[in-house]
Amino acid sequence: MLARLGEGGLPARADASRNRELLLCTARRLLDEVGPQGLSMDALAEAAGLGKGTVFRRFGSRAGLFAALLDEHEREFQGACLAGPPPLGPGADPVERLVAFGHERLRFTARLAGLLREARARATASGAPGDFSRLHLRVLLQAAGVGGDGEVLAFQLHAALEAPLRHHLEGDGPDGSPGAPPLDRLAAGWGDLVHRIADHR
Amino acid sequence: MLARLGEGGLPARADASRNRELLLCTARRLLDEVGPQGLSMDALAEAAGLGKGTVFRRFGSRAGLFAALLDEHEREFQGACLAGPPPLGPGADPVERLVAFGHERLRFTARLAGLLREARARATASGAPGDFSRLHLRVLLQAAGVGGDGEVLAFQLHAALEAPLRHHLEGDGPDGSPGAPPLDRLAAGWGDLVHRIADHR
DNA sequence: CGCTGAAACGGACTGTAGTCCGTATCTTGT
DNA sequence: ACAAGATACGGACTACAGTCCGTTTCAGCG
Repeated sequence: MLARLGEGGLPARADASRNRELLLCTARRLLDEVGPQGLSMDALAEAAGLGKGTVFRRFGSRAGLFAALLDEHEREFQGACLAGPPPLGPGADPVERLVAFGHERLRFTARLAGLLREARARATASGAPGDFSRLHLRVLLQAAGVGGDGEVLAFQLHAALEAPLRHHLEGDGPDGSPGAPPLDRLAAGWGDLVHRIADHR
Repeated sequence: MLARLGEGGLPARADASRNRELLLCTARRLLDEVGPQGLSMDALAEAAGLGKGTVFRRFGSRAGLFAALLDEHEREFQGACLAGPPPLGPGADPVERLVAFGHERLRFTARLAGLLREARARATASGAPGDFSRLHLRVLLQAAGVGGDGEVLAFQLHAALEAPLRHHLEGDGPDGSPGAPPLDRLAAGWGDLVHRIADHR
C-alpha cells in the first residue's frame, strides 16, 4: 500500500500515519465492547494513549472517524460490483445486475447500519459515500436500455435502497417503533421495482 | 382549539401550555435571525425568559422542538391531500393524484429542509412524520390498481421523495457539494417513475 | 379562603464534540 | 550531523444537549 497522502497531497509524516492506524485499530476494538453509539472521542483518545486533538486532527470529526472505519467495507463492495463474479460483477444481463446490486446493497446497509448511522454527517474529504452507488445504478440503467432522465432515476432508486437504513437511524429508541419491512420483502420489492421500470415501454 | 393534553392524557396546566406557546413564538422569531442551525436551546430559554429545564420539559429534546414547529405545516399538507382540491385531494384519477402528491411533497421538503434537518432524530411522541406519506402512497397505489407488495413499494417511493432532503442534510458544507438534481427534474422524474410503475402489466 | 398534592419551574451539573495554541517531533537540505 | 521550517501533538477550553432535584406555582376541595 502506498503511503497515505496528507492534506496538501504531500506524503503524510510517519508519526501521523502510524497514529492513524493505531486509532483505527483501537476504535475497532472499542466498538466490539461498547458499540458505535457508546464510542466517544475522549475515550478513544485515552484508550489509544493519545491526545484528543490528535484524534480530531486525523479524522476531522466523529463522523469522519466512522467514515474512515467504513472505508474498507465500501472499497470491498465497489470491487465486487466492478470486478467481482456475476451477477453482481460484469458479465450478466444488466437487469439481473441491477437486481443483484440492490440485494447486495440492502445487505450492506443492514450489516453496517451501526457505523453508517454515526457517519452520516459530512465527512472529511470529497466523494460522499453513495456517489458510487448512484453512478453504478446510472450505468446499469443505461445498459438495460431504460430511457428517461437516468440521473434522476438513479437518484431515486438509490434512495429506495437507503430507505431502510434511514428508518433504523431515526426510529430506534427502546420503544417498539414501527420498523422498516424485513430484508427479504425489501429485496423482493426491489426486484419487482427494477423489472417494472426496465420492462416499461 | 381544545386544551392541549399533558403527558398522561390530562389537560395541561395553564402555565405549561402558555409557556409552550411562548417558546414556539420565540423560537420562530429567533429562527428568522439565526436560522435553524444557529438556534440553541440555551438561547431559546433565555430569549423566552424561562429556565432551560422548562424548554426540555415541554419538548423533550431539540428534535422535539423542531417537530413541534413543523407540526402545523405537516397538518396543512395532510389536509390538502385528504380534503383539498384535486388533483392533490380526492376526485382525480389515482395516478394523477400520485403524481401531484410527489410534486407537492418535493416542494414541501425543499421549503422546510432547514427545520426537517433539525427534527430528524426521534421525536417526543408517536407517529413519526412520514407515516402519513407512506400510508397515503399505499392507498393511492392500490386505487391505481398497482399489484405487488404495496407496503414495500410505498416505502421505496417515499424514500425517493425524501432523497433530496437527505442529500441536503448530509452534504451541505461551505464547499461546493455535488447537490441533488434541481426540483423540476426531480418532479419530472417522479411523474415518469409513477407512470412506469402504474402502466406495468 | 387556605390546604394539599401534583405538576411545573429554574438553573447548576454532567458528558461530549470540536477548537486553539504553545510545545515537541519529524523531514529535508546543506 | 545539524539547522530550519513545517507538521503533528497534547490537553485545557468552549459551547451545547440533556439531566436532576430542590423550590415554586397551580388547581381542586373542604
